[in-house]
Amino acid sequence: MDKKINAKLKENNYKLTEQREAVLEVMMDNRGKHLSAEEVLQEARRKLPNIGMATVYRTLEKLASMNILYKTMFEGGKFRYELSDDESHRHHHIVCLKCGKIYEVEEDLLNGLEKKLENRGFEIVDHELKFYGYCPECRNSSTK
Amino acid sequence: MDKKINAKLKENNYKLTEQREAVLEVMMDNRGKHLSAEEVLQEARRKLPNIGMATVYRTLEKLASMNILYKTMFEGGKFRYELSDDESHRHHHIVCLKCGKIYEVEEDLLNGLEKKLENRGFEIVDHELKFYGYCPECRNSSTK
DNA sequence: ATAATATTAATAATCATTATCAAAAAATTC
DNA sequence: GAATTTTTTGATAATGATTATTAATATTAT
Ligand SMILES: [Mn+2]
Ligand SMILES: [Mn+2]
Ligand SMILES: [Zn+2]
Ligand SMILES: [Zn+2]
Repeated sequence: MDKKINAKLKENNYKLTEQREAVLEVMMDNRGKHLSAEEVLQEARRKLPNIGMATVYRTLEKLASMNILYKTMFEGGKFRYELSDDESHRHHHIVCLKCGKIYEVEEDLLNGLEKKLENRGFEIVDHELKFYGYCPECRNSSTK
Repeated sequence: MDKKINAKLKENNYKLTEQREAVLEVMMDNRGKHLSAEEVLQEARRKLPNIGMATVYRTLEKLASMNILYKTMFEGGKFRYELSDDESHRHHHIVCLKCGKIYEVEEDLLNGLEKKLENRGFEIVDHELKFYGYCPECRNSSTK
């Protein structure tokens, strides 16, 4: 169990039941991947065969609200979750229009734009950016 | 009926039935707003009381695929549609976390970031950016 | 006009997510 | 530590936006 995560759980006095621990472990075992609730359920059942889907949804929701997870809507109208290692700033995504793979973009060029918006009187607390295109592998292959 | 739109419809030899015309008119009457399919249906029924919801969905989908409309997923897992006046580049949104209003951001600072990604071997064809925060009116009011 | 094609409206199906609720587990009180 | 309150869970039902199906209607080609 990661130190930071543990601290956050305590800070929100979040009781670590075996179900919640299973979900957290699944997310930690899949660092860098973007899992749907269904996928999390399947993996969690390998550790805890009787865990229910409502519990998985509840737990993911709670962990996301503590910023331990990122919750992002991708194509297909389905949320996906990932461990948020760097809590300070949300990262971005490139979605390949051919293979569907999701790549990370760590660069952040949005600070300038956020400042402009604050000059207009807004207070920006979060943002979400997605690029759509072709990944290096798919770019050259015959059929787009 | 707008000139550009008419041209696009012809170019895709899209037959303008009265249902499709009703949907288009609703979108043109609501320039600048972001309507859900349900809202479009309601407005369209004021012009054409028997239009069906499946037809509205089909028409919105078709118009979006011709880039006459933008289709964007907002909070609540619901798509919203708006007339796309400037076809060249997608604009962005600020969603107020209190009142839910959607504001437009015309600035585009993403070209630099897209170039970086192209240096990595990606081919970027689209992007989508949303900011979340508080609008000027809500920023100062008592309860956030 | 006849036949082929396209479009429509009503309705059923889908599917991710949320709500409900009674049982089980954990924490508190006495 | 037993009784009681609170929290959490799992099964299942409900929701709600979107999509698929289908038979009727309108349009176009022959
Ligand atoms: Mn990611
Ligand atoms: Mn807009
Ligand atoms: Zn790819
Ligand atoms: Zn506001």
